Amino acid sequence: MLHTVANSPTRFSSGARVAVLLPLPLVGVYDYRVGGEGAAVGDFVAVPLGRREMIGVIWGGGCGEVDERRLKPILRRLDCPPLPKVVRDFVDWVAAYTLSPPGAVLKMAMSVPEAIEPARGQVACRRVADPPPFKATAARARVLDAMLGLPPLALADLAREAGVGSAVVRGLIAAGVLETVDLPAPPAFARPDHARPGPVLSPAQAHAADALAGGLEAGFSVTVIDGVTGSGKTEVYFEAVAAALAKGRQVLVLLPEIALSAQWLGRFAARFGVLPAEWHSELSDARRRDTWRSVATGAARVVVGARSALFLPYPELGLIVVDEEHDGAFKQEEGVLYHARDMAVVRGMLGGFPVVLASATPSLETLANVQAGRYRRLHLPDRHAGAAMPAMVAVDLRRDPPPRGRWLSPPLVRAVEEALAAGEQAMLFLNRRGYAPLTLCRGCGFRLHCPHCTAWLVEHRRQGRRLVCHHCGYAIAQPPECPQCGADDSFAACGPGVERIAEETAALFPDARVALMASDTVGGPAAAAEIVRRIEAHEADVVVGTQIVAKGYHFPLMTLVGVVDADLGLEGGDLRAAERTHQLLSQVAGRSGRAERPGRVLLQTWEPDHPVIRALVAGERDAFIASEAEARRAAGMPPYGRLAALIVSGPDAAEVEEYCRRLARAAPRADGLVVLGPAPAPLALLRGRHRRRFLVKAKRSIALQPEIRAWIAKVDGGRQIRVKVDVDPYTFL
DNA sequence: AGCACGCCGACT
DNA sequence: GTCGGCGTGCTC
Repeated sequence: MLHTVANSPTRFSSGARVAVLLPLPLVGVYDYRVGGEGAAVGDFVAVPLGRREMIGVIWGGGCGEVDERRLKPILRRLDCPPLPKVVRDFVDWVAAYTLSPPGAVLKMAMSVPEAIEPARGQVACRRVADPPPFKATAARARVLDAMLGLPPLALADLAREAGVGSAVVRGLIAAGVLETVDLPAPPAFARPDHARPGPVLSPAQAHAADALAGGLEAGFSVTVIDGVTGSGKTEVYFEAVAAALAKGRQVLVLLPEIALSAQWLGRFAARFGVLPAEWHSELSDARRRDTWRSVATGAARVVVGARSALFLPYPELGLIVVDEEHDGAFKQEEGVLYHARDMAVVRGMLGGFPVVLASATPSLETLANVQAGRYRRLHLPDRHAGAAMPAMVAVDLRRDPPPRGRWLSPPLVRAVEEALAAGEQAMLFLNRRGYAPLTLCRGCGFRLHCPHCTAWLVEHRRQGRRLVCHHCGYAIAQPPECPQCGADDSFAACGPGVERIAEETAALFPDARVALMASDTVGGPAAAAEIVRRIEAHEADVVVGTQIVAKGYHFPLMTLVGVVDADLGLEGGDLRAAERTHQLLSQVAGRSGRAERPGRVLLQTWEPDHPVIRALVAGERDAFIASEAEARRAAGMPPYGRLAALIVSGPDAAEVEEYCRRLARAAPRADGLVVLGPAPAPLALLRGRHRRRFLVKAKRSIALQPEIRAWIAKVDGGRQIRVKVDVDPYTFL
């Protein structure tokens, strides 16, 4: 259990007993003995754990539960700024809220353990100008070849680059062919210049920016910038960023998909003169290490990042902006299950500073908080530079169906033709990766499914025909014959994915240049930036993409958006299906017609009378939100009630079921709290584990965590059984 | 999370 | 006879 260490001292002298939190999913803190030079709360220390050494953080005084004789000494204090108190409080808060071990949360705050070790002088290898004679082996030649045209590399990097063992490089150094030089320290993060003049703001923007900057003086607050796509939200919150920087505070901007933020970075650089520090999963280890340390020392003033950037050890954080606040990508669905937008608000509360949430389609949660008076709302009504919102039209597929085996209806094809004829661009949106979502045998109806998950295999054709499970990554080549009836070459691809739409588009418009954009076809951030650049430069005429294209780009010539399947995502009985579809399609629509050219959006649908489609076509966002909110309130669902999911999983289905029966018998019985389940989880088999799910629904006045904690503690499962708690679940998979 | 210990199949 | 598979359990 986590030991709260209220009123314990913050400095400890030699011999004292202290609690150290380790970045492991252990239940709580471990006690150690302080060594020679003393230690303080928050210090990063190396400690022995079993027979290995680990880095942890001093969390407070020791608790005395463990026998004195078993105590091990702290090995050394690391040369690194201590973890600030507010960050430690944040770790504890998130752990308690998400019912995760504090060590698992600390791990997110520590990133890579090497980052905490003091900077070891980086040494690089360079050729000696006039080398002595030496034995030229094949491996040595590879090393020398690899060095051509590259800057001096560290020994290990050079060996990897050349595809040889590090011994070869060491041999070359010993032979006097290579020498080592000290690498210059990595470039410090340049300080953004908040005093630089920004762009001229529209009156509405200027008004919002003033209101925002005013609120920054007053400690913790949450402000929602609610403005349609193209209304200039970014420029407004940049003024808040400038104000926080002027006060000497660090700033964090969270984006849902940092890999796709090239345009955002350009705007930041235009406003502040330098690039911010970036934080996302694609950083190299060296870059990750430099960034972590620069945040910890305060050298990095602005960080833009994905949700994990929230856990960096900022000593002087004074503003968090969550852009595209409604985006589902902020919910972490693995490991510690948290929602970065909600935890950003908590971080602001603990740090006593303002938080800004920006979106063209704010989440129901956020709007409910506005209505309850907890959040302030700034509305930006107009599209910048007078561009009109696009006209949305439903294409009734019952009346205008596409030809057999095709997915683009005649009205949509005509609209694309018109756009192309006018020298403009079109986008076709389908939120489904791959070529076809289902492959079945024409002979016997056999469907190819994943052996580890309850899911069909999705056909991908870009690199040969492969069948891929989108849940676990399982992939096979398409088998030549049906595994069930043995028929030869009998498989039929059913339904469209973006790859198939791209194929259809290329066939319909042979002269058009078609670009495909999906998370698996776009490589890293650099490749994504290149695709965006090509679209901006009008090197593509039709863009076919998944939701990755919905996220905040400016394509001035994009005057047509075709939504291939507007109904997708409306089924499934998911709590937020309607809301998410409304948000996604509104965002996609926002891609259209941003400059002087008016845009239009065609929604292909089989249900033009569905409330979501009707609300979109009528442009009645507020009415849609109100009816959606009323439905949630009536059902006691979030944001008007609390929800948590328990996912029980194990390799043996019967064992999982038995454990769930015992769990069900021990379910908490409290007024205003309902336990539903166990039901098979929507993906009843995932990565070889059988899964069942409980839902706990409670009134807002009930604290769910203590109830659930006590409940799970009552029922002992086998070693194989895992119980995961998802507080505020988003997807129900 | 690692890293041990421990108890059953294919190798020198 | 050992090497090695990963099930189970512990780390202050």
